[in-house]
Amino acid sequence: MKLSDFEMDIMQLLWQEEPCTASQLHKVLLADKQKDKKVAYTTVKTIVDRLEHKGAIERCGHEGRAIVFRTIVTQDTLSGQAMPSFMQRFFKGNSRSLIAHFIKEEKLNDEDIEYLQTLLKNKKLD
Amino acid sequence: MKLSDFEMDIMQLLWQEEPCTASQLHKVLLADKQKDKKVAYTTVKTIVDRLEHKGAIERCGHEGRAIVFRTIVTQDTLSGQAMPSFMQRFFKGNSRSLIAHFIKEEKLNDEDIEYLQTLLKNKKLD
DNA sequence: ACAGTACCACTACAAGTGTAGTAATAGGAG
DNA sequence: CTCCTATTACTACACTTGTAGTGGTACTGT
Repeated sequence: MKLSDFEMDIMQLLWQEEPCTASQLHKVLLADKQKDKKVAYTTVKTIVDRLEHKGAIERCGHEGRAIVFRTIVTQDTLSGQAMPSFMQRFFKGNSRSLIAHFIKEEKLNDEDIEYLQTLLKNKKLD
Repeated sequence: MKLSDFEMDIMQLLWQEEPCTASQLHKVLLADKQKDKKVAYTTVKTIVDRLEHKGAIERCGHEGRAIVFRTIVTQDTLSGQAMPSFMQRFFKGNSRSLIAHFIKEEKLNDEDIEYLQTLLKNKKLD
């Protein structure tokens, strides 16, 4: 299943808020500062319709006249599909440089670092 | 600069093969097993044209009648731009779980692991 | 019971993308 | 010098995506 950027954003919200209606999603989107970009309700509804059509979400009830949706696919499923091609495109499948990139670029606190160090240590023992 | 999937694939090839012509890229694409998908030369040329138009690559000479291209933007630049939104979409900005995901899922040899451990250690000292 | 409103289904449309065909022609082979 | 072929520049077209308007109508408050 291939979802567009905006579709992924809506999925992201759904995973956090589900089950919920299109207008609830719309409100969350508007409330979400960080982005001044504001979209119309119908825009959100269109995306929701497309997600339903693609089989990523489904109706699971009503709330007044509004339709309540919930996700069908999991975040893991989708990221598991997206990851390999992303990797391939940006790092030629070179995991090391990908991970290195993140370690260098992303904010990590001491606890994060220790956690990751432990992971690496365990990996080495395999 | 926003590049499409296919455009990224071509960039990937260019980073490895540059400087080179459109038909060289086409040949590499065809030779590349793993994918039975085969595209016409003109398709590749179209993508190359678009990449030039977007300013991702430029002409740097001729080889007979063929135009030789080379990249302008670096892999780091592009991945640096693509990464944040990717992160956001798939890991809600949680760097730690993204890196953890890769450490767990990807193949890494001892040398890779040591390299990453060093990176983490340095990061901690900041 | 009636009016307002929130929501729905449907339609629209420009830009971007994957994919390729066509017409013209510069270079190389003989 | 002439002809063939590899390449080019340009055009095409259907599909996806972001974005939203319209017209109809099921609830809800009075």
